[in-house]
Amino acid sequence: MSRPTIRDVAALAGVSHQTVSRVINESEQVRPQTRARVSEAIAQLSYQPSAVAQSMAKGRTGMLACIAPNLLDFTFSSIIEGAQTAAREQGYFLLAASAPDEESFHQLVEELLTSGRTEGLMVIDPYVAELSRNVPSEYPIVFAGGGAHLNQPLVNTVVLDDETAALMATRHLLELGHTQIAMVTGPRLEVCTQKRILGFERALHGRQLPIRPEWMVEGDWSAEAGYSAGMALLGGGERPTAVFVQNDQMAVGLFQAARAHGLDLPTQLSVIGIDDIPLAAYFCPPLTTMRQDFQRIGREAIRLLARTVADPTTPSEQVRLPVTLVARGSTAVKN
Amino acid sequence: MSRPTIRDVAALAGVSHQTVSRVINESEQVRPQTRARVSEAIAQLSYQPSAVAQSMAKGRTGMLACIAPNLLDFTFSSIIEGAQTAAREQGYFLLAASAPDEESFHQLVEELLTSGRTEGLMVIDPYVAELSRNVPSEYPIVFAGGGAHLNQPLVNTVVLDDETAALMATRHLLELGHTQIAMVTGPRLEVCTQKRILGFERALHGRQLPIRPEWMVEGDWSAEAGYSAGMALLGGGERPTAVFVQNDQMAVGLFQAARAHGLDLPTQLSVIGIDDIPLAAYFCPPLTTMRQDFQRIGREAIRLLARTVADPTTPSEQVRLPVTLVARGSTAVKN
DNA sequence: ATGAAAGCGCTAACAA
DNA sequence: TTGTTAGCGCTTTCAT
Repeated sequence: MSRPTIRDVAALAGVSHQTVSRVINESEQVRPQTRARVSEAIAQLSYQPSAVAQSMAKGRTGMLACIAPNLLDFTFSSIIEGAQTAAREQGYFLLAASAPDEESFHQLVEELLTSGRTEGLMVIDPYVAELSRNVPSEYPIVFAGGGAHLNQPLVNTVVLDDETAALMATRHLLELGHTQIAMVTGPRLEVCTQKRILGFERALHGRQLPIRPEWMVEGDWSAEAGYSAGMALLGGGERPTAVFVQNDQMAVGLFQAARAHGLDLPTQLSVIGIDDIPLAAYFCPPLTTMRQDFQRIGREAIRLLARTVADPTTPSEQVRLPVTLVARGSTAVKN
Repeated sequence: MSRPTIRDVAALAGVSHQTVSRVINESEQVRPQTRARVSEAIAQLSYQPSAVAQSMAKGRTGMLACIAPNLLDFTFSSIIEGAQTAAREQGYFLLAASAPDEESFHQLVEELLTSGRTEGLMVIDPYVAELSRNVPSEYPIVFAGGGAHLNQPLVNTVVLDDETAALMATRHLLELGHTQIAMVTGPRLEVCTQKRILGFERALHGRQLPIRPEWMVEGDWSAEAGYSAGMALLGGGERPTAVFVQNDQMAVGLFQAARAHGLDLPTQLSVIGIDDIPLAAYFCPPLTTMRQDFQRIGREAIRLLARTVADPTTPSEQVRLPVTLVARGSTAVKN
């Protein structure tokens, strides 16, 4: 007693299976009366076409894949959520996979694209630049988020406008009267980090302020790293009055370090982050940050991808999305 | 110049396509010498079997699906991450979909299961009890997380041991000397909430303490709801000295409310949550909570699902996972 | 150990 | 407007 096939429906409706196919595919070429009979047969048998057989015959699977280092991190999962929504709107399903290391990444790409299981691939990876080299270029692909700043205009990318984000964040501190501004960066290897450093430096240069290397501490985006950075930054001799932290998690870690040093936030130290993670408003003090629309990154990425799948000759596009300042309680006028 | 097929390989290797198939499927019945020739032809053409054609012929797609209200929420995304990892280990791909409302949920179930696109379904949904009624029971399915407490032993479920978790959390407060304990619950409709209420009540009854209805406030798991609940709870006449909040997000919201009332945490108010969200240690004070292993929920769920897919006659199983107390700074001895 | 034939469930191209 | 004929690329069954 397995599933009914198109032929069962045809037999019941007294037509050829091809007519049933036409009804399924909403072809106009079917007489309403015939269509009705077929529809009824379909309903009666609760017939549902086999997606696999359709894929086989049409040469299209209706699936896109998404690879991220993990599905856990808020930045990744929100990009994926946006992507998933957009994919469904475009009639695609999204296969989500996590590949923590380069080996599993390549294995996945092989299994997904080469096997024809999915029609396109969205890659969320901070170290994308290296990885992308090895991805067969004939496959529809889009790089999104973090490190997707490829300089080659041959691939679809969707990224944050990191440089501007950092510029704006730093300017916010400058406008509050701060001149002694430190920075906690992400891993230097990531293009995203580099762009944010650039924006920071541009902002300082705009005011003829010096860049002090000892006030640039590298982190790995984690709250723990932010804490360590804070301990290093605030423990030394001269102390900055404000810190631009390249993401919210590290900013929160830095809060902890500031408290450990008995500093009052924001009166003795202003802190600004990037991301606007969900609970940013619930830290103490509430975190001032640059809001990033992660879901939109996912949506845009799928838009580019679907377009490329539909027509592989579509020229690739590089999207850069803006951020907005969300001023909360962790930044204040320098006193 | 499209992808090579099994016949191209066969032609190049000078064998029948069937022999190639045997090599692909690692059948023992191939002479090593022949196998070598075929393997070389495969490598030479960079041949990769079509997953769709394999699915068609084998009647198996090698895909599982996962539906959650969204992919964003940390509780969901971490379950999915665990599920994805387990799925890959078992040779499956995981299709992740979000269905915010019941309509899209059913549409998804139809499109995924009935179409034969996926072999099994994992549902993460707080309102699962109602939804499950409408899911055709002949499909391999597992309910995970939040509301998956079905009383019918006919389905696979993986849930937190909510009652014990609440019992332990409340006992922690009792052991600190608190007797005036309030609770902020999740939506009453969710079984998960109900179980946690049960555990709370059992703990109080164990000490002959009364349950005070005015000290039970309902929330929707969000930080905002926790804040509102806190305002209601702490603004009135008699004030509890401790609050058991049914999840961490609401607990953090309650922190905010306590601060608004000028209460010092934890000296004037102890707060305990459930979940141990990633930044729980970075709130002020660091949040005491019951840690839940979300990824394990996902892994267990996929284990059950894969088992049922492999043999649909496998009796279903109900897994309940334990929590552990993570004592941080938000709870203290009553003074 | 290998090959030939049939068919998985559907769609596309052609014929009527 | 409908039906017939071929596949899609692979596996399974049965011969050899």
